[in-house]
Amino acid sequence: MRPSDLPQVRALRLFDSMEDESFAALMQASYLQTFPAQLDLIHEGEPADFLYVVIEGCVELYASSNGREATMAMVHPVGSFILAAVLKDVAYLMSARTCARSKLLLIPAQNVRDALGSDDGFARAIVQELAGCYRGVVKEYKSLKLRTSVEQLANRLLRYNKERCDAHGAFELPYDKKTLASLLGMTPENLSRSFNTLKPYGVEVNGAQIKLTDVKALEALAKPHPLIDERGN
Amino acid sequence: MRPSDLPQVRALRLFDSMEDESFAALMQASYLQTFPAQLDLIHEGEPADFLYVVIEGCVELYASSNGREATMAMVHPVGSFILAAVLKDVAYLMSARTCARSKLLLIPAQNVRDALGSDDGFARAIVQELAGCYRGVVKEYKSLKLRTSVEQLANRLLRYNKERCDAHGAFELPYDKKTLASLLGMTPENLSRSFNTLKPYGVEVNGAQIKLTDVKALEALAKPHPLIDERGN
DNA sequence: TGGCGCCATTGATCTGGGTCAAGTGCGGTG
DNA sequence: CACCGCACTTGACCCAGATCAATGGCGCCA
Repeated sequence: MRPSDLPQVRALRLFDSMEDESFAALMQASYLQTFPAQLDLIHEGEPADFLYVVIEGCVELYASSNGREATMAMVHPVGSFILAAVLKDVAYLMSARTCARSKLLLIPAQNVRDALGSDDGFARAIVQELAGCYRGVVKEYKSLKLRTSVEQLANRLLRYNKERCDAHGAFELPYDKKTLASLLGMTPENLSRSFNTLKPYGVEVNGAQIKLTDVKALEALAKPHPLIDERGN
Repeated sequence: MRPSDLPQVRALRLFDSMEDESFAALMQASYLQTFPAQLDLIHEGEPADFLYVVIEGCVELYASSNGREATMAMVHPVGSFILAAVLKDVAYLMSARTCARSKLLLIPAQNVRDALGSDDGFARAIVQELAGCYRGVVKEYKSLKLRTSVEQLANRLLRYNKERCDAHGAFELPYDKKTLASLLGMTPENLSRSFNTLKPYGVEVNGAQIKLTDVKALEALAKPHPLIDERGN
């Protein structure tokens, strides 16, 4: 574990109120590994051996059933994934693969559970993290149930615009369109069409580069709502 | 609070490892209320003032956006709802209404948070409960993303059959078909049609009474999978 | 008992999105 | 540079499910 990565991990809400000794012990037991792109890290149904933290790169969580596959979430630095399975010591519900060359911290599940039992600050942070994860997936579930594909895309673009807009008023899509389509629960063909549908609402597309030239019109179509679109609470 | 309801509540995994004094204090601060059917208990967006426990009856959690509404979950005795919002002291993401005359225990949110901070057994139980809630909604999200409406209904019927099958090999739907349709993310018309689609697979429908006469054939269509269909872990 | 409201079913029609296929562009490799 | 593979776009066609409308059944109420 490179010492320069430690502050980044320590600053995660999950770990920031942990006792120094607990945190040091947990990091001592952990592994920092670099993985190439398109590598399967875990498979749904397997027992949860590690809690994963993305230090660099990007990880796709996906699910498969009956010959079908869907992207469930994307994890960026310095996010963690698969916490619930680790805490309950049960099987993963989703598989994970890197979508770029990635550096990941692997924390043995048993050590996480031990620390939960011995460090109150950690336990409280875990409660807040789990509650946040729960609310995050409820929001995604709401979006899928209550919105059309075009509406979902419009809201996603508004969020990216808010988070990533550069000096030219444009932003770059955080991952390829095929993955974005799967994340939104549609086919790549339909994503392409949805972008075209949004053209009259000021959405200019140049590959992965997007520029929103009429945010007001797009918002009128998208109808963003904090109870679905806000992240982090 | 009627003393006869206490053991039921105490036996909930959320409370069963709580210190006696903590539990008594929490119950002392709580209210037991009876509500008629079709009564709105909370509205999404409101601050979380209480943790709710269903003692008798049934509660529907639903979400609204942009003129659309969808059932998100149904809560039976002795289940709780809205735990994450209580713990994070943030707004509810879903509204709730009774779908039958219901007796509910209302536990003030601040008291729950206080108990979380002072009772380790409770904190640990909350972690397990939240992790379970998270995994439950991930499974619902997976089902919606990966299955057709007919497949969802087939799996739902198989689950009810397993849970509720009586001596005649039949079971009663746990709520009206309109609600079931909304829970499965379809219209009542389409639910009706889906039942007809399942007829050749041995699904006999008489109002709310259902009989599965060829479970094997239905399973071949439904393709149940524990990572989506199992509840409780 | 009659009237009303609501749920559920059924039919006709529509539509958002999927499937299939072909074409284009781009990056990587030898 | 040529070739290949893959992502993405576009068009044609299909279809699962929604919408709209009508009907029947049931429970409730005066």
